[in-house]
Amino acid sequence: MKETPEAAFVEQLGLIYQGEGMPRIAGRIIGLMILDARPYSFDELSKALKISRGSVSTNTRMLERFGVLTRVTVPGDRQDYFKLSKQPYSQMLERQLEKTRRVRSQVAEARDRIPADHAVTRARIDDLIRFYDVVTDTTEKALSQFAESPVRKRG
Amino acid sequence: MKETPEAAFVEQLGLIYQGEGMPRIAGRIIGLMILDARPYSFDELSKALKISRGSVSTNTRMLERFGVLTRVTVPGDRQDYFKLSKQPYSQMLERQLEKTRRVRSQVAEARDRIPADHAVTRARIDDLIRFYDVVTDTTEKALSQFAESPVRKRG
DNA sequence: CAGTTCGTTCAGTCACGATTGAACACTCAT
DNA sequence: ATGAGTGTTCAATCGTGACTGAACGAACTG
Repeated sequence: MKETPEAAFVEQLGLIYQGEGMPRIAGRIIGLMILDARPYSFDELSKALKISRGSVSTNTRMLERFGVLTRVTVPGDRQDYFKLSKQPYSQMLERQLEKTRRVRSQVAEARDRIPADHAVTRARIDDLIRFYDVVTDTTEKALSQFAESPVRKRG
Repeated sequence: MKETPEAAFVEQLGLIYQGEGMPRIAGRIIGLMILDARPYSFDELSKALKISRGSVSTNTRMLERFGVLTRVTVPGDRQDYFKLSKQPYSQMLERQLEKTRRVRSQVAEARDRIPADHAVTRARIDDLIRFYDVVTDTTEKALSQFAESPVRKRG
């Protein structure tokens, strides 16, 4: 696999993930699975992407925790397999949403530590909080949109 | 400035920015200006945040390019001043939106490089593209929401 | 003109997270 | 029990981007 459009797609997804502050390898795993949505064995991931088994372990586990990957096992086969979970993109949005909520509440707590007589300052922090609220709300709307049309598996 | 809730807020915004993959210093500058929305001189930023002039230069210029900061000058004063621009949060959303659009079009191009007979593969990439579309649409909606109530300056 | 005061640039350093690879523990087959 | 096959962990390395500080040029002052 070299220089094919498929390989380029995998690399691109790696870069996209990296751009989002996540490990490049995680993106490449996803890329591979988008191209061909079948279960990949632990070993196959290591070989196909030319990455160490340690990296396969850490990244699959992380993606699993994110709800993007599902670990499947096959009776009679000792290897672990991984495949994209049902709504991988929704899952990512969900994680992002959680992060935003977390940050929002941290900011809100910081706001409350500002002396109450600094009304103007507090009000300005409120603007920031309101910003997070808008982001949260619209992200939720986006999510519900996915729930309606579940990436339409069948017409 | 040490250990005050205000200082903690500034540091927190630094961490938030860092968490978004941006320089921590940029976040601290923003934090400072949210606390007190007045123009800060180049030198004042350097001293208040204990950062080198080089860092002030790079980060203010970056934030300026992002539309988050506005550089203002005062007649008779050779220093540059910086303040938050009108809709700093909208500006950030706007930049994020541009980034999403960019990524989306890259993915779309990658998709078109996949041989046309791999219909199933293409269809799966389409799901990803559709995901970006939803994110883009909802971000736009969020932005228009800000346009309606401009951080409400007056009740 | 020389001397200041600015902001920018850039080579060098530093910090941090990603990645590797070896050691490890566990399971299964014989 | 031994050995092969598995996934995890972790110390060490690597890569990247943030940050510094010195050198610089431009704009002003006298």
